[in-house]
Parts: sequence; structure tokens; C-alpha cells
Amino acid sequence: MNKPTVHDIAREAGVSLATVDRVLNARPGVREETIARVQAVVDRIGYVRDTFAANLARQRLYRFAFVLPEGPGQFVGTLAEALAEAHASHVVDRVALRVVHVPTQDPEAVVRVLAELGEAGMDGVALMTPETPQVRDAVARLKADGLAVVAIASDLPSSMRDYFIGINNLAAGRTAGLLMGRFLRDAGEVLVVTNSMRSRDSLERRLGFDAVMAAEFPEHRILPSVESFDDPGRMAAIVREVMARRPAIRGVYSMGTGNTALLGALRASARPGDLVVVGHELTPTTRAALRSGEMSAVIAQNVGHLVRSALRIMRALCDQRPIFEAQEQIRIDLILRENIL
Amino acid sequence: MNKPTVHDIAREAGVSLATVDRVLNARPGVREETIARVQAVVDRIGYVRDTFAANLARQRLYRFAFVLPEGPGQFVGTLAEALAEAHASHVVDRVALRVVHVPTQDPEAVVRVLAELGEAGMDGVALMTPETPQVRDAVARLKADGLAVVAIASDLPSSMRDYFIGINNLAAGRTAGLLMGRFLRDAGEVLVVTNSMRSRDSLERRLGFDAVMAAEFPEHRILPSVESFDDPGRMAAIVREVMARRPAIRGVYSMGTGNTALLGALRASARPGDLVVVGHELTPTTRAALRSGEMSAVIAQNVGHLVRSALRIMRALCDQRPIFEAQEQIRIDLILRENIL
DNA sequence: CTGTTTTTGAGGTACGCACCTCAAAAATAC
DNA sequence: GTATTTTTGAGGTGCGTACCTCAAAAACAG
Repeated sequence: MNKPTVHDIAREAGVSLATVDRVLNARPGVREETIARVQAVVDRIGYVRDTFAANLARQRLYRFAFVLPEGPGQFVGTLAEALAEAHASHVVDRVALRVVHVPTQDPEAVVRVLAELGEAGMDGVALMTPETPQVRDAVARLKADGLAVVAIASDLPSSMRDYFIGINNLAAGRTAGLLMGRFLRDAGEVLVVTNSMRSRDSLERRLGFDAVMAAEFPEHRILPSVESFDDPGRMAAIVREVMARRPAIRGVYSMGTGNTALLGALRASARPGDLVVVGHELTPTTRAALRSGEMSAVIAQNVGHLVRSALRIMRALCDQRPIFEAQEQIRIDLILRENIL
Repeated sequence: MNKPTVHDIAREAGVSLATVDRVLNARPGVREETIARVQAVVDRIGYVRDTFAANLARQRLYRFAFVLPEGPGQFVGTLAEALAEAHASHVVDRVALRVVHVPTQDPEAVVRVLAELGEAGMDGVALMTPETPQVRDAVARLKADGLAVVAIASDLPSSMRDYFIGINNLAAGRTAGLLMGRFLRDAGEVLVVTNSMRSRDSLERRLGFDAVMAAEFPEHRILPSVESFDDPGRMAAIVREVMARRPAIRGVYSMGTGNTALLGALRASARPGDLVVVGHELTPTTRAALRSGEMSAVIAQNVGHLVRSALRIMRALCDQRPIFEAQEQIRIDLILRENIL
């Protein structure tokens, strides 16, 4: 027995192909009663639309845009690379990609770009931008225009986004805390740094980190978060200063970006040999630091999965197809020196 | 400008569609000179065959079989589940699946099943079986019949298999060693257990584990491997006995299956509260043990990825398409209590 | 140059679906 | 009842490819 087709539905339901087509594609001009009859047959014989044939027929081209922060961030770089790779290798077919870099600190600029994308006839937008009221409204407008909108890496929970693709940052922080606690030998202080505590990610990570440290490793003293405000110079200066002032520091948790500056400052400091450094995201910098032993662990999300997931989900949303959650779940990856890959 | 089609090739090369078809599908009856001309145009305009249209046209149905060990193993169970899930959700389309469970300790039975699959007109076989000369020959026969053959989870390096889908077990063992060393507090003994040291996986894991422990954590004494020979009763008995006899044991590394029996025995023993237990594969048992704290870490390979990867790779092999290595790389997952997911 | 073989062209059908038109049938309103 | 609207049927075309046939053209042998 082969896969049922529209012909099978028509025969079983005692209607014509045209009617089946009208029902399947929600075209008007069919009695409720007939719709129900066709639907019943569809359910009974287990018909599923052949997406490939359907796309072939309708000459479907998915127009997707990725809105990423501009600037020199390494994580964004690896993300853009993964995107190019996924696109080039036709993991997802029939997709016209557009990657836009925006100055995320300027909400108005983000809004302008999103508005432009809406008018450009995009089918879906994946964005990685901080949550601001302006962005929230722009997302709502995109949704109103019928676009699929997904947030990647950093969620926009209060917006109308269809989906968030990324890790649970509270759990990521808890994982960092667990690792830190188990890796630390003697009681001491733990320095926590980030580029910005205004970012939801850092907030959630800190929450999780503190919860685990307080509950299970109370012998350590967790210092208040130090912020670099995305300024490498500032990061280096502060870290150097704190390290000099607080010799009891035995661990450093880096919740955000700016690891290059952080590691540079640590190198310059008279840091203890058994300093435990835990950070986020696998980049050339953190990779090298794991290899050299300067970092003990990195908590990552696989950027390849991230972009492929984003592409698949936007497609599913466009096709109004259900999303296969298990495949799209982005896991919290734990990277040590030995499993960098 | 749209995606180039066979029509574009025909026009550009000044030949007919029939000739283009003959060249693209390596059918006979075309002069070398003409083949070269058509190929040149294909390369120049960047034609790529539309797999969806192609499969639609040729009514392609991929017949794949998975050969898995029979018996009550939890890992195989989760694998079979993931397989059913991937199949049901049409992650891969146009695939007729067949899952066969074989008594892997009986090489002749495995050979019989493989021979039968070859005759049943399969397009590809994914197998998870120990490496024996008989199996190696059977794989060679399948290859000779033109089937795609991939090894999953456990490699068959000396065979003709097209691809191995799974983790690097040496690196997995090294990762286990690194975690064990960092998690252990006081110097002591480490118990290493497995179901069978005849399995290549356990051998490689032990090698990696020892290398890291010896080089970086020489203060601990790593005991010889204890084997259960797939017998839960034996596992329980041995572990209980060893734990009683060696009070200095501070860590346990479980390289293979049989974690349920192991954990049961540990629970029954007067184990130290800070015992570090590291094992492999995320199963209901190890998951619960992570949650309860009985296990400190699990080294896993995502079974969902494993089966999806196997399906994609078999398809690519059948289509003679290149494999997108980056997506198929199975990473060594590190699972702690906080990132179980 | 003729006869034979090889290569090429032209055209068709099919795959499963989307989308279109026009006419026929059925349901409804008056 | 007839007039009108709504619903349905029948049929077609195209998407990009595979695979088939038959005839025409070209290349080659003698």
C-alpha cells in the first residue's frame, strides 16, 4: 500500500479532486458538511501532504532574513558562518537568505530594518536582538503582515514571536554553578563578569548560578557582577583591578561576551594556577583557552543547530506544519578540553 | 534569476533535453566530447539537481533497515524510540523503515539477517553490532550488492562500511577521565566497570580514561576493569564485593551498559557520600541517577541525532550526494544534573 | 560512395500537488 | 413554481525531473 494521495481522498470521500483541493487549501465555496466529510477521510486514511511535490507545484521560494547584531562579536561571527554553510549545502532547499547586521544598541535602527523587511516580501525573520518596547512593536507588525518571526539565542518573551530557538539560560547558569562548585578545590571568592546585566540572558544566568552556588557550595563567596558595557578596554581594566585587589578569587564565571579581553587581563594578573574559569559560547577565543587550560569549561549552544533549527522552524511556520519539538530543542552543551570536537 | 534547470543546460549547451538527461544520469550513448560540453555548462551555470522533483519523478522510496541488538538494553530502547519518532514525524521522507533485532552475541545469526536484508531489496542498512570476521564479510557482500552500509554507535573499522556514525570513544574516555579527576576531592582508588572488555568501545574508552588520569591526576589509583559479561547479577555481585573490600574507592567509571545493576549495588554498599560516578548514555536509569545525585556525570551521544544522521547519510549515499559532514558529526555530550534537558 | 553503427533530437508520459476555468448540479430565496 | 446563489465536477496546465520510444542525423567502416 502506497502513501495516500489526493486522488485517494477524492475516491474515498466521493467528491472530485477540485473539492479535495478546496478543502485542503482552505479555499472558499465548500459546504461545512462536505468539508467535514473530506477531513474525516483525510484523518482516516492518514493522508499527509507531500511537501516536496506541493512546493514544486507552487514554485515555492522561502524568503528568510536573519537579523544579527553588527560589530566584532565572535559568537555572531560563528553564527553567520554556520548560516552560510547551512545555506550553501542545501540542508534546507528553496530558501532565499538575507542576512542583515544591525546596531542593536539603537532600537530605532532595528525597527527600521524590520519594517523594511516586512515590505520586502519576506516570509520569515529570525532575529537576535535585545528586548525593547520598539522591537516588540515591530515584531507585532511583522506578525500582522503574516511573517514567521523567531527569536534566536536571545528570547523576546513579551513579543509576538512564534518561537524561541536557544537554550534555557536559567538552566545554563545552574549548570555553570554546578561545574564551578565541583571544580573549585578550596573555599574562596568567585568573580562574575558580563558585558551587560541589562541583557536578559545574563540576568537569568546569574540567577541560576547563584541558586546552585548558594544551595550546594556555600563555602564560596560569589562577588557582585562586574559589567564591561561591551568595552574590551573597560573589561580588561576592571578585571585586572579586581584580581589584584582580591587575592582570594578562585573562580571566574563569564556570563556574556568579551572573553578575549577577560582572558587577556587574567593572563596579565598574578592569577592562581588553579583558577577555575567558566564561560559561554564556543568561539576561537574560548576554544583556544580550553586547549591551553586557561578556561576549564565552556557552556555552549551549537550554532549549527541554532541556524538549521531556525530555518526548519520558519519553514514549518510558513507551511503551517507542526514543529518537531524534539529535533528543535537546543541543548546546553558542556565543553571541556577533551570534547571540543 | 531563477535556479537553473535541465532546460537551461540544454539551451546553453546547444543540445536536446534527452542528451542532458543522458549525461546527468550517466546513461550510455553520448560522445565524450558532448559529455564534456554539457558538464562544462552544468558547472558554469551552477546547476544542481532538484532532489525533490527528481524523487517525485522517479517515485523513489528508500528502503532502509536498522539492525540493533536484541535484549533489554535501555540504550537500544531509547535508540529505537528515537527511530520511531524520526520516522513518524517525516523528518526524512519517502523512507520505508525496517528494524531488526538480532542476538549480537551470535555472529551467524547476524550474518543470516544481513544476507536476508540484501535479498529483500534494501537500499541501505544501519547496524549496531560487535565487530566479528563474519560480520565484516557480510558487510562486504552487502556493499557488493550496492547497498549503503553505515555503522552506528559502534564502529566496524576494518569492514567496508561507508560511514561510522557515533562518537570518538577515545575522546569520550578522555573526557570521562578529565571529569573524574576534577570531581574527585581526595586521593583514592577509582573502580572501572563495563559489560565487556571485548567490545571495542570499552577498550578505547579505557585507553582515553587512563591516559588522562595518569597524566593529570596521578594521585588516584585506577583499578583494573571489572567485567559483568552482560549479566546484571554478576555486575551487582562483583561491585558489591569490590566496594566492600576496597574502602579507598572514591570514584566509579562505568564504560558500558549495566548501569542499573551497578547503581543498585552501589546503593547497597556502604559507599562514601562523595563518591563520583561517571557513566555513559542517557537512559531512564542514568537520568534518574543524575537527578538523585547518585551519578555525577553522564557522557552521551544524542540518539535523536544518531538516527537522523544515519537516515540522512544513507540517503545521501543512495543519491550519490556529498555528505554534509558538519551536520553529521556526533558530539560528545556531557550531561550533569542541571542540563539533562 | 554505400551501408552500418553510433549519437542525437523530438516528443511523450508520469510523479503529486497547486491553481485555474467553465459548466453543471444542488441548494436556497422569492 | 422560477430565479438566484452556492456548491460541486470535470478538465486543464505547470512545477523539475526521470525514463521511454522512434526517427533523424552524424560518424564511421568498408
